[in-house]
Amino acid sequence: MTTPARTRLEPHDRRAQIIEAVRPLYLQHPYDAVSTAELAAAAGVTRGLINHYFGSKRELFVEVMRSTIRMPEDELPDLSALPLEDRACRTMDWILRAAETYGQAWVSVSGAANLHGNSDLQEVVDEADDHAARLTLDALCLPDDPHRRVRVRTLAPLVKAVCREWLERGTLTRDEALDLLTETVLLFATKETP
Amino acid sequence: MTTPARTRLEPHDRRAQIIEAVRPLYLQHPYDAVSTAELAAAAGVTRGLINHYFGSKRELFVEVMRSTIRMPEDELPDLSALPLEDRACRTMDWILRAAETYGQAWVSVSGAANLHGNSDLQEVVDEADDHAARLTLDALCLPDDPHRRVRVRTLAPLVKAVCREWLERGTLTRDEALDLLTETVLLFATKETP
DNA sequence: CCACATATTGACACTATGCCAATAGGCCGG
DNA sequence: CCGGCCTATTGGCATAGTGTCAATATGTGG
Repeated sequence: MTTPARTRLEPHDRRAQIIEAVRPLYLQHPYDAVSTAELAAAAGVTRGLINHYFGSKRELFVEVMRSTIRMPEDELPDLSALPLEDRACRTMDWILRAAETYGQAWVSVSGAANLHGNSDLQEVVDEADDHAARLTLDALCLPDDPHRRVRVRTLAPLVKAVCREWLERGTLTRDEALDLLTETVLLFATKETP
Repeated sequence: MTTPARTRLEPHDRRAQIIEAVRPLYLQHPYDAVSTAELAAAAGVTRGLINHYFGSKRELFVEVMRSTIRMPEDELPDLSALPLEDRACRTMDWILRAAETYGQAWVSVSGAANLHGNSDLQEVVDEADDHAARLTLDALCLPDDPHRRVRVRTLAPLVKAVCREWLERGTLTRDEALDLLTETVLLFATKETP
């Protein structure tokens, strides 16, 4: 193991290293169950440095989330040769596979649970959902005009809820989940836009 | 104004009074932006009492949420005479009206934003969503077997997302929102259950 | 090889939370 | 109507956690 002789890193590298070192902690424990002391220890630095680079513990958390809940774009198959119904089914299958194989974090993080509308996390989750909507439209080979994007974007929380019923509660089979999502995405993505 | 001569209340009444007194604070500020000192001040009691009745600040918060995000069941119209399509449309209209008129809290609170699945808030939100699903099936005059309930329950986050696009972002008109939700609830509620 | 720029540290101050023994409110029996 | 008891309520204490800042040390460039 590397002797923790304190080394000096480029700011950019240090930021990245801290984020990576801290990620597993936030994968297992909720935000306020982990202290800055533990975060710093995991990163092999001092508490002060965390505040120096991220301002506050909260901002570090948000930064970790931002890079964790982004739906990965690779392995997205080329479906351009298939009819629309099949493209929809295969696209949803792609999402479900990501959820079950990698336990993709995107499906496990819904919006922030605060009453007052504006949460720092909300905007991060929103961005991730919007990103997922772009990927979906791309896989469906449908043009991505603003109206369509909005509709598909609203499906993100539905996808997460369905995955939760399927994976965590076992109240839906994979086929049922796939079927529901396929029909819904078809409905939402093909409405004519005014 | 009532002189704050400290009065002695029945435990049950005191609990209720604190919850009511504290609610507006959590409607405007996120959880960790309000201290127990402020909570206690708003309720006209001491910090110690809050811990005495609720154990921790967090548990008080959860309790406030539980009673805040429950969809009210009154004003739910009797639709039994109408055809199913109309019942669906009217039911969704009932939800949208609740959202716009009372700014019903249910639509503004999604699941907890933690990666690790289990949040204390998650279960409260889940219960509220399940309750909303029961109300919906009731209004639709459809039997409420487990499979159907699960499917309708997954719609809760979708409803919230659509309302957010409509009310907060203005990216959907009320009619578009109503249309999307009506078609989807029909799709989800009428699938034959195996 | 030295000196400078700056990444990193360690200690300090402050806030907030939870706990517990001490206090006082108000009902009840005499 | 009064004194005593039960317990709701308080106030202070102990602790943990966060953010700030001057001081320190690293390693690079002249």
